[in-house]
Amino acid sequence: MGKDRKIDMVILGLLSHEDLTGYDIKKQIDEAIGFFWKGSFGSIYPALGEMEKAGQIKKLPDRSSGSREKIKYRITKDGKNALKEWLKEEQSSNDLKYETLLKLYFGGVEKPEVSIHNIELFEEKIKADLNVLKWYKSNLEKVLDNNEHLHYYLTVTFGIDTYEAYLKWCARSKKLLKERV
Amino acid sequence: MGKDRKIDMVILGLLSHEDLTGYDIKKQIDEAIGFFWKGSFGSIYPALGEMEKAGQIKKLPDRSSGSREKIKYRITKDGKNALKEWLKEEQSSNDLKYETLLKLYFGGVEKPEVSIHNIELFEEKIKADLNVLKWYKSNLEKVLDNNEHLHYYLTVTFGIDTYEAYLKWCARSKKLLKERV
DNA sequence: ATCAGCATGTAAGGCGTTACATGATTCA
DNA sequence: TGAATCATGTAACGCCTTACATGCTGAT
Repeated sequence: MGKDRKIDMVILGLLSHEDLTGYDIKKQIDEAIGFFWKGSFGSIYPALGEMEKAGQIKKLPDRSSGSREKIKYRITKDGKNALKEWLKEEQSSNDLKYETLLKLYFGGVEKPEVSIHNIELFEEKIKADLNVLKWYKSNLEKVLDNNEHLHYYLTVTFGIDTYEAYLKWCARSKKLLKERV
Repeated sequence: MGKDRKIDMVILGLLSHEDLTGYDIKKQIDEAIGFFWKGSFGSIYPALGEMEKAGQIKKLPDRSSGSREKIKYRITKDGKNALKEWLKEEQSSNDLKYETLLKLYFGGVEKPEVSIHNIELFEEKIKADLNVLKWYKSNLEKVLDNNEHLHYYLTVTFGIDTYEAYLKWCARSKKLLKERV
């Protein structure tokens, strides 16, 4: 029941590293944690408003002389405490919604070619994303002495390890299905 | 925009195999596809009502002589077509929301012990679930000649392969973090 | 007798997406 | 000059979860 909104923690987490605008936050979600988390403007901007009211973040004065408004936010002490409390909560919900697996699970009602094709679509997407993750990894390896970067590195290697497991599984699954064609 | 409800496809998929009550459907979601999909009564029962109106499923007469109502549903031809159409759609959304990874990504604001503990909690859960999946796998291996069971088997091996990759990653990540303690 | 599990459903409300609305800036 | 990107925000709406309400059945 309520006030369990994870987008708040994403925002606090990103702001704990540097001051950002709503637009920046959206970009960082897509780029840095996009392979295991999503967020849209329609959830970010309202959250920023409420969190400012709650005192977890504050607006920084806009110095960009008369030009277009551009609102940078900074995390407050309250915000940092909320972030740390959340990190220490034992409960974590790890929800996957794998439509590809759903289609595979029910794929028996169609010809094996349909399932093979669905696996191939999945495989292509994973291969592309894996390349991006490997590029992130090689950049992060240069700065591993930094504690923050070590944490980024660990999430990236999680992605790489699981994606590589996916690809091996794809190859074996396609082989098994092709025997039925 | 709208009519994109995946719970409908889950229901159609399960009913394509056998007639089921809403309660049965809930159980099968939890047991058979629980590691990559979720569903609650609050989404299942309303969906059943709407899908019956739409003609994708139909109620079977309740033969249980005067006792408590128990509504079994059977998929119709329309329902089977909708299921097959969905299987052939190229677009699939594979969304993960890994709160554990989120906590790890932002874990740099706390002591490494906090991240290590979070990884250990994740690890324990995965180990328990992995045992269940292995048990499913050994059962399915006996009946792989059946086309439906092959598809179930493939999703189960997906779970096993990724969970084993998770565990390897957990071990390596804990080691790296312990060097910082 | 009592408790867990079977069984169906509704209500309130949170969360989040998509689409819309608006306009500035930058670069080719 | 036109397109892409930067930038903020609102509105409508869909989806889903949690909690509630109700009662039967079977095992201990």
